[in-house]
Amino acid sequence: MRKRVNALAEQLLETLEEQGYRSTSPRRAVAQAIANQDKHFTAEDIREQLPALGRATIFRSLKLLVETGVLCRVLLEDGDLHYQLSHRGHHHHLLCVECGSSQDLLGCDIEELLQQTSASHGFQLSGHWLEVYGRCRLCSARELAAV
Amino acid sequence: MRKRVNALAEQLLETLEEQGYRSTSPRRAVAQAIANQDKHFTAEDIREQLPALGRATIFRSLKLLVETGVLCRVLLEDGDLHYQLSHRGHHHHLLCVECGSSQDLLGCDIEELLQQTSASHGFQLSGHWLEVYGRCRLCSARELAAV
DNA sequence: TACTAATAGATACCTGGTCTCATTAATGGA
DNA sequence: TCCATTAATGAGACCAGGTATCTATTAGTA
Repeated sequence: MRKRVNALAEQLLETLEEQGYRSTSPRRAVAQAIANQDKHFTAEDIREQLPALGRATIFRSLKLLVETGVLCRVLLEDGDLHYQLSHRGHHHHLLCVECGSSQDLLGCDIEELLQQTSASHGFQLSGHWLEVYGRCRLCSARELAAV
Repeated sequence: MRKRVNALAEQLLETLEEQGYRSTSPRRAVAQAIANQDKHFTAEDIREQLPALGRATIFRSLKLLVETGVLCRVLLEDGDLHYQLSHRGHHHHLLCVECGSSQDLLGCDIEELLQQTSASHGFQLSGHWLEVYGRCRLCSARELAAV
């Protein structure tokens, strides 16, 4: 498991290097901390793990990782924005309102539907943002068991 | 036109009263200011129009109006949240990235599609948030004309 | 190895929003 | 119509998340 995590951190840094950014020890620390997260997180979560790092550095690193597509932002139901590892490309999230876990929503082709509906409003579609909330498999099961 | 605007403001206050909230002069002012907006707005926009009101009062009024369903929040493409008049019930927005106008997205039934896709992920759907970005009819036309 | 641009850290600042608390004002009952 | 009650206001402190600025370091290269 340890190795897996490090491999992921490694990968994040490589992406930065590919884009011409330097591999520094604060960035390595942030990459590692991100790899340790098991669900969406805030800058504060990272900061708690890395109290020695400057606050601005953490925000700068996160911003960079969002820009390079390694991280994405997820919108919680209450309007809070959190960070999360991105599996590249456009995708949506299924966010569990119970445990906070999230999975990528695959095989959902709303693009075409939106395209049609937008067009009928005289609207030229350029993008969209979709988040889906509910209960993950585990939490649904747990709820049933509790009854 | 003047009358229209006041009628709208009137309506906002009535909704508050129906829910047992008092009709106060700061609330009347906020309702009027909201009625004057022609697109989504921030608390700061309202504050500029009503410099005499306390900041907290404005935030409290907006919050109340969101809770009573008169206002809703829209998510801009960059993650900013703005306020906007809500036409009650669940709906989505078509946001023009050019002029900032927004229309309600009618006749888009993604519910069923989401339901199916979620279920196939073992996910028990409870809600979603969708914003659609693009160019409104006017801005599309303007762009064509400019070429 | 020495240079130089990129990066880091400290810290001030900004924005959007909430909390507290003393003061004021809208209601409804006598 | 006046008064008591209770909700609402305003001022200002505070908080969270994020950016800007400036000086000190450090990674990568000549």
